[in-house]
Amino acid sequence: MVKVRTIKDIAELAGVSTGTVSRALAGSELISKKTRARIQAIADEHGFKPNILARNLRIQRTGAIGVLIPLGHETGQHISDPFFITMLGLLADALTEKGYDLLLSRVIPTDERWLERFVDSGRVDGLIVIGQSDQSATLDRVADRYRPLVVWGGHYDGQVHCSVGSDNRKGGYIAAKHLIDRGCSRLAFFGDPKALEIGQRLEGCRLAMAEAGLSDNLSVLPAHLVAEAAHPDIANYLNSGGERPQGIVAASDVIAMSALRALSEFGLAVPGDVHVIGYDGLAICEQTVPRLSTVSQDLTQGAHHLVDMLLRRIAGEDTQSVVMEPQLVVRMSS
Amino acid sequence: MVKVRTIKDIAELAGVSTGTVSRALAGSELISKKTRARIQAIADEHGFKPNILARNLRIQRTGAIGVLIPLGHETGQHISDPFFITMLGLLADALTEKGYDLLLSRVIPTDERWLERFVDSGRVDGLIVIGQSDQSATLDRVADRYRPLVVWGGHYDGQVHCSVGSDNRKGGYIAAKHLIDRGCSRLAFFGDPKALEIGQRLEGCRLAMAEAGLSDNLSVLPAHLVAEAAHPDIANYLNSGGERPQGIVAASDVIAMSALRALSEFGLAVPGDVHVIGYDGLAICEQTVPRLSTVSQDLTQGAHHLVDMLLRRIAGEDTQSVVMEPQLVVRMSS
DNA sequence: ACATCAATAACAATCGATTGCAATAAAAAA
DNA sequence: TTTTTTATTGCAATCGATTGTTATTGATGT
Repeated sequence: MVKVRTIKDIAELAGVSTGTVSRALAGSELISKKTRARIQAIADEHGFKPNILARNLRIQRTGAIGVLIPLGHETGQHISDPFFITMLGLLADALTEKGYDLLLSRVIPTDERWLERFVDSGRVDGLIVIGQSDQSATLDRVADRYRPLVVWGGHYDGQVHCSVGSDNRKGGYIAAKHLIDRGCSRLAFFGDPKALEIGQRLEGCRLAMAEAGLSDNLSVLPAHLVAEAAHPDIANYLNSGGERPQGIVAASDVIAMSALRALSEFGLAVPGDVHVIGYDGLAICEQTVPRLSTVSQDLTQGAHHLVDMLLRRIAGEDTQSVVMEPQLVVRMSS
Repeated sequence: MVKVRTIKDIAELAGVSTGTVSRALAGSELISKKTRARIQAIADEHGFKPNILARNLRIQRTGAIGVLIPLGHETGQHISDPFFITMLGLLADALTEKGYDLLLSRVIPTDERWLERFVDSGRVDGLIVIGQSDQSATLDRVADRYRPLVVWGGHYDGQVHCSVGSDNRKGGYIAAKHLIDRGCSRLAFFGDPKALEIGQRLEGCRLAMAEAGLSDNLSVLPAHLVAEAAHPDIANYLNSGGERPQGIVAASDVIAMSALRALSEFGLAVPGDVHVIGYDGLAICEQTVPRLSTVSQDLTQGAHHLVDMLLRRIAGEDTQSVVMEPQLVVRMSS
């Protein structure tokens, strides 16, 4: 059996022109049903796959969506962070469903033009950026001229780029309120507010504390996002001898896990001595000891929103940012 | 400023032919240093990026490596599994370093031809498959005709495909031996031996038990790989009323985490009542309470091996499978 | 001043598929 | 039977870059 690689091969076998083959395989009405069936049969028989590169060159699309993870405010942060990974998996599923490939790229914004470089490379039809990190300005600048770009993260007034995320202020508020309701009057917030989303969560906390007349009782520890790095931060904090908080609002589930461990090593019971609540609602919360309370974001829905809006932007539509409702999930740690 | 998209635009600006531009930007010696510099300057000035699609079509390469995750023996398994994610991140780094993109695809082998379909799609220059699952036969069949394919996973006699992984038998042996040394005489193995690697780990356990004259004291619970699914398996097992094991060898760190939690809920102390050891050496082991002992595989090195060997296979070289040494990491759970 | 040779750059084919337009054949209308 | 219409298919340009071959230029030698 001759190996059939191109439509030209098929054309010869069928005794027609390449154009006809192309149309036939595309199911064009211009080609008679009979010829179409015959060509299709030949293609099937030889397991023919059209060359995607050539197709894309002609069509002027790549069929791939880039997923970028900017590691701005935290260069040590690893792509293996459970949150990224969860989101990545969901995006992979959603994109595959829509017939797009997922091009993964980890980016450390060393200079101002990291996003431009990717946008202009022409390797993808659109871009999903996971997390604004501290790069909101860059995102806004690029979004101004490059349409097919959506971002997972927070939303702020005057934001140019299109984002999908949960209401971080409300989430932070809910978390703090919950701990206050549990009787905590001194809280600590673990997380670095330089990142947009985390800053917003902190604002929410502050608001809840203020409402309870406890404004002065909130301390902030700008812990690292990565578990390995967060742990010593937290251990130091506990050792520092300040007044011990009765509740800890962690900016992410991963940080909360580190806190759980540090507290355990410190001989403090959760939730007996200290209440702990995380943020994100990752699957891993179910596996901690004790099981972690958290403010949950619906990442599945978020991923679908991201993909849906990106495709609409690719199609030329305009889209508004989406802010989803965060949800309190109470488990054993609070 | 006219927008410059193609080498043709640049050619006009420089007053030369497209061929000259192409060679100049490639740094060819065929073009005089002066012209080269002039063209390069123009390209820089306009931030010109050559069209990768066209380039690849001509060069006959795609510049992308596919990473496949077959979810064979466990359809519910999610791509967000910490092990996959860790490996994925490491691969992304290693591939980026070598100038390749990473095309992610999650695959549920519904039929026999899942791998063929991807191979023949021509979207990638090579393929890395993470985990053999129960698809060794498929992998062998395809590896026979498709060279640029490497697999993370176990190695067995007569294996056709090229794999990178740790010595699972030895790893299982080490784990069981460690618990036996700790004084356990009844062990349980948590994990489904249908997956190649897990089966090998179980074999290692059996060997260690046999050497200690405890062959009859090993029970096997084919727990799910996913944490959410594994937990009820384990809880049921503990409730079943059989003789309680003194030590648990988990086939993965994730399963071990579920075990820790189930044991805690059951009121059993670790390592006081039951010793637990995991497998993989993920970062998350450090964050559990108590910190998890494990058999560690050097995933960073593994990822580099995978990429290195794949590139060599793409270049036409032949490569042998790599079996790395697993390492016992003793923490607080054993 | 003329032939020789090297250096440089232009020309044109090529990668594989898509698609507007022209051409042919068959069917319908006159 | 001749003309018009319609249904199919072929032809060739195109996407943007790469590269083997050919042509031009200038320098060198005699």
